[in-house]
Amino acid sequence: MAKERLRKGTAAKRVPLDLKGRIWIDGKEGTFLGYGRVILLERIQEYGSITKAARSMEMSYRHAWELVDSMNRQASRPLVESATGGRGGGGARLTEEGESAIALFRRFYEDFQAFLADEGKALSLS
Amino acid sequence: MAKERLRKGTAAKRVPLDLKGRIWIDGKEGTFLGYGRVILLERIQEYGSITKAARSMEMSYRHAWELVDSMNRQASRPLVESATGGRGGGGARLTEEGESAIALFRRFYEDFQAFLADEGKALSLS
DNA sequence: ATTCGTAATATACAACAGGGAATAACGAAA
DNA sequence: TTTCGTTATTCCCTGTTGTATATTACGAAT
Repeated sequence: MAKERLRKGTAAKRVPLDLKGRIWIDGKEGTFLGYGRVILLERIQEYGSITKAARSMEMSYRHAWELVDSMNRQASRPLVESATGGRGGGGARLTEEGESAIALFRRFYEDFQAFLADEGKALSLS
Repeated sequence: MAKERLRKGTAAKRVPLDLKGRIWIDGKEGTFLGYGRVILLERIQEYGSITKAARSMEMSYRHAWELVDSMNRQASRPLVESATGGRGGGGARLTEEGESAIALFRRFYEDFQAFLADEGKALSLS
């Protein structure tokens, strides 16, 4: 192990900055797609049920339903199709539009994470 | 005026996405620097007073003071120095640390705006 | 017809953020 | 020592957001 090379004089303490951010996609009525909404879509895809998706995120069913309704209203075609009644009481499933929405936002989100990482290297405070 | 050239068949309507986002820099107690905080710093620099800075942003003095206090507590050295009493009743001025903070966040913010613009070109929804 | 679990919807409640207003503290200048 | 406008601080009110809870609607399977 090589000895650590130390600077003399005033040590300009390199403060690592904790860069944060949130991104979303707006629609006619405000937020259309955001991180939480996309997670919700993915859970609906996984469980086939808004109720189970909400529970898995520790989110109230009411809130989850409102988010789904908001996305459906703002999309050109619904992202989630739901059915009431039937053997299992009904359920919900993702449409192709819904799957596209997930992919779209995921890419946006990954690009943003990369952006934050890059900025963290470029910026600093003495 | 040339006749508009129309596509036949199913017109894949190109939907321009409205990409939005917020960025900030975290500190020990949560948000350290954000857009509103930086505007506030700039106004303090301009007016030499927290009261006038707050009014110019239509922000309550209480809120402005809390933001300044939060930034000062989290910075290694205060971003704003204030004085009570005196001829004009006192006032507030930006330290060098405060000016650096503005410059730092401004750069971060500009980079982010560029990022959003770039993403807008890269992403789309059919 | 009964059962079952989910969708859909309404009402009441809790938590939190921020605004408005009021007041005390302050200190240089007159 | 009086004046003045700002900083510093407290208390109350309100709007928003989400939770908790309860009820109704639904329809395939039994």
